[in-house]
Amino acid sequence: MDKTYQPQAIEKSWYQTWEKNGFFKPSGVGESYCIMIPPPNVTGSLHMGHGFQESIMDALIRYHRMKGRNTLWQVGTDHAGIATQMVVERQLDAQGISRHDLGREKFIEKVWEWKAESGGTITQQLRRLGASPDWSRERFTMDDGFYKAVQEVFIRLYEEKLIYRGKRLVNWDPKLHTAVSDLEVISEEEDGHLWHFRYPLTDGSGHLVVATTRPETMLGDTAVAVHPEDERYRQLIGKTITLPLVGREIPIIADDYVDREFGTGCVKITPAHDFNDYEMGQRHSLPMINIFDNDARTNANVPEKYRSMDRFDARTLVVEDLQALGLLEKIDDHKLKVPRGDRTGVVIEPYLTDQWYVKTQPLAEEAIRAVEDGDIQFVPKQYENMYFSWMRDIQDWCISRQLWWGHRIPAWYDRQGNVYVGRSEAEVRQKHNLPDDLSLQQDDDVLDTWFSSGLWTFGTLGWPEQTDLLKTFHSTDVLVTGFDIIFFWVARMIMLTLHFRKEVPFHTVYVHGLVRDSHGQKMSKSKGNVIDPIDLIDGIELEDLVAKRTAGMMVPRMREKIEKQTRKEFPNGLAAYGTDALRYTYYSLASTGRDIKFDVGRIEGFRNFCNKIWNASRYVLMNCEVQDEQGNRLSAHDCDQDNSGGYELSVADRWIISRLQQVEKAFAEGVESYRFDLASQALYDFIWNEYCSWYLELSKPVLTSADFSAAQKKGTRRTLIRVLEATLRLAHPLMPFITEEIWQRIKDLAGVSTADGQGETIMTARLPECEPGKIDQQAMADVKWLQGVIEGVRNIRGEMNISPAKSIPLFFANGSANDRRCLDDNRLFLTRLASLESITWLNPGDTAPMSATALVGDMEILVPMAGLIDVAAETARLNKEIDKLKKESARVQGKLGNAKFVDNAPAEVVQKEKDKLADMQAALGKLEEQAIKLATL
RNA sequence: AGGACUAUAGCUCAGUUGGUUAGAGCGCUACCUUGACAUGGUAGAGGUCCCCAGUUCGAAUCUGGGUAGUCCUACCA
Repeated sequence: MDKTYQPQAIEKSWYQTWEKNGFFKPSGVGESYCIMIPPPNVTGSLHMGHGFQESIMDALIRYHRMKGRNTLWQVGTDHAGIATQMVVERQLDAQGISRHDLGREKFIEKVWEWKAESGGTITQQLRRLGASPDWSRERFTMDDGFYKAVQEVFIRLYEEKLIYRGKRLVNWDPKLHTAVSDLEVISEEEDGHLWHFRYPLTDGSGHLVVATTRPETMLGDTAVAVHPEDERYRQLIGKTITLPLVGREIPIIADDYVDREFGTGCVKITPAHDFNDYEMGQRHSLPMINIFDNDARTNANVPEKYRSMDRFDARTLVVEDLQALGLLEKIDDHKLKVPRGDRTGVVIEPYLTDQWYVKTQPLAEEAIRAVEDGDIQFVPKQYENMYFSWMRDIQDWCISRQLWWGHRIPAWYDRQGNVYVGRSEAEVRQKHNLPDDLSLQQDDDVLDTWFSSGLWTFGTLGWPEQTDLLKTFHSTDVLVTGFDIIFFWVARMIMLTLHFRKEVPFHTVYVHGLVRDSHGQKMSKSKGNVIDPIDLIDGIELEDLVAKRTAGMMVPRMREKIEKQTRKEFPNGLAAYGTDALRYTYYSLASTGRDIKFDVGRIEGFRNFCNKIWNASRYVLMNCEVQDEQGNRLSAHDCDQDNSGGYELSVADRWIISRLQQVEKAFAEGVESYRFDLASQALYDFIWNEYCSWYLELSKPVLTSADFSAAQKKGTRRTLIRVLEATLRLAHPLMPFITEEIWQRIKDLAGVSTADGQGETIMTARLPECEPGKIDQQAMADVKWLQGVIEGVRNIRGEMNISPAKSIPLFFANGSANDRRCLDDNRLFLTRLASLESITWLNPGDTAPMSATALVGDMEILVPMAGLIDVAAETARLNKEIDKLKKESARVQGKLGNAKFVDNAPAEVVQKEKDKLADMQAALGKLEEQAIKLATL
């Protein structure tokens, strides 16, 4: 084995081996376990959020696979209507072609071409993470099979009157020329103005002042509203205004929606271009005058002078003209929320169009109940509130999009505008007895991408066919997702699946946090703080990283800022940490919080952890094999690989086996409660601070000393290799590559059976589980004693600056029979680990040399000072210890002196405090006595 | 405006049903190339558990009220 861990040397080849051998497929035996991947956008590439999410899913999948479950991780990508269409349009744009030049069919061909060439980026990157989904079942939401499911759902919902078509105000993206859902609109506060206009009364008796943030919409005003009880305007209700610039006579109406306090208390009403005005328009049967076209340019419904203008140019002109007429009262600065499309960034226009809707109310009721009844559980639980609050106030869902790329709506129209819904034109004709010469035209629109991804859990398994897969794996076990798409996706999946399958899509929704940079900032291209997970795996030079982060940055000032910040934060670029280290970092951060700050400092620690495992394994192999100088195996020592027995286990062996059982339990608890931070922490502690720091050191005396028998050596070799082997299996779900690599090298020595294809890969080996019978309390107590003595000696050494190379004599005083037994049992371990020159047991009455002292329970351990220790230094060390004990014992004494505590607290708590005090006072006495002795020197 | 979440060591975070001498990793200090590992070892320093009040014998933990931050939902033209 190499002296250091080299991830790049092992990762790719193991992955290929696993995939080639079909290890990712369901085994076909055992209880099913299934996770559906949230299908990543086909245009996407892997970011830190994906990395985190996929790592968690893979850990769950590998864990349950190793527990013997029939495990399916369903993988696939989403066709992402808007995003994909934009990518391909941009490419065409570069050649000076628009999609309209090509026409719909040719354009869709181009999209498929693009998908074939570039659509696999993210799935290749997923492989680099070590993800183990069943690639043979990979699906795409635009597959024919999936389309069948989408069509079926649309038709059935239509027939059940849960889908309808209507003319409504929608969020219109004038750049994309499509409706978008509320969720795709981001409203953020921006600086704007509040314009105050005078609207003259038709009867010439004066004017009203209205305030608006969007002056251009006045061209579509059909009323002015005031509050019914507003004394200032009461007498005007029912009168009319002559709309300036337009000349239209519009009524002054009363509606208690109007806030008397805001602005002037008069509101201009534009029902066709504002959601609130729309509702008011309906209440008062106002005309709706649409003043824009699809580009949000003014149309023929406005006076000649203002036609065919961009909405913002129209705004300027309207304001100018009103001012010229003396109707502009004032302009105030005003902060307002501006709705922008999350893809395009352009201002979204409320716009009247014909769209298809899903009536969500009835679906939502079922979906709420499923969570209320606990059929679906959110982890952490508080996300259920978020889910309920949205569900209980749900709006009908606009599912049509004016795009070309997507599932085309299965509806046909005749010349009269009658609608026929069906699987095909032929089916529609047959069903409705339509004559052949009646011309029919299919709806041009496609469905919202989330409509199809809402069917993901059952659509991928073959529905509407009743497949075996569906029977076996649906409902799935857990959905792993970010809280940002609970509404977009999770809620819709629950609604649609309950309706069509009469069962939940998944039993648990594990909601994880969102990955941010080390300062808690969202990672985004525009901020230039993105870290590519692949760069953490492979490493990247500083110059390449800078180039990558500033690519496409148009504003030079931003470019400079990002470059500077990148050079400062990563002066040496990023090292190649490897997949396992990256994954472990993710797990360690996966607690219940909502934000996950990713600090590159942490991944380095886990790379070191991998190296630790690597080198511990190297040590184990060196001791279980006879090796040549290159470390190749010449022959094997007897490690009981043939299960012949005849070995003896030391205290250390029994201790590490006990601790292994306990960590297996802690790990399982962590994983099963989705606390990967706790699971990974337990494993890390065990491997580094127990197996490596103590057990390997304790094995050295046994293996290198002639004082131990062959049976004892065999016992220790057996334990070394078998505990390592079990630990690798335990760690495999978190760090798949390094565990497989090492496991393959040690499995035969650990006696892993190779019968029945077992032992082919660690992936399908059994996860080790806690066997309480193997926990040996005596061994645990004895090792604790041993550690106490060794740490006492090391403390003296460390603080007294005694070279570790120097062997020192050690005396034991005031020891009990148990101390004596422990010493006798562990003399060799002690001598070696504390590098002792001699050990002397003092009986009562024996005189001890002048020494530095440490306490292990009631027993004192003494390191003679002669020639080693400075009196002043030892006095200082003792005093520090004495101070600490004094403070603490005073505190406990106070507590015990409090009658209320003694009377009210449970007896065992009081007793515990009493014992604590007694121990501390005994220790204090000894240390003080020692201090006095030193002082008299 | 309503709601949620967060606040613990210089930094990133754990802390289970109230009883711990409040922990880990990174960073820091000193010493150490000892035979698995310097991507290492040993020892050490470092905390008013955001603030105030309350419940309790006892609060990092429970309750109320603040403060700060993050986010969601709904918004006033």
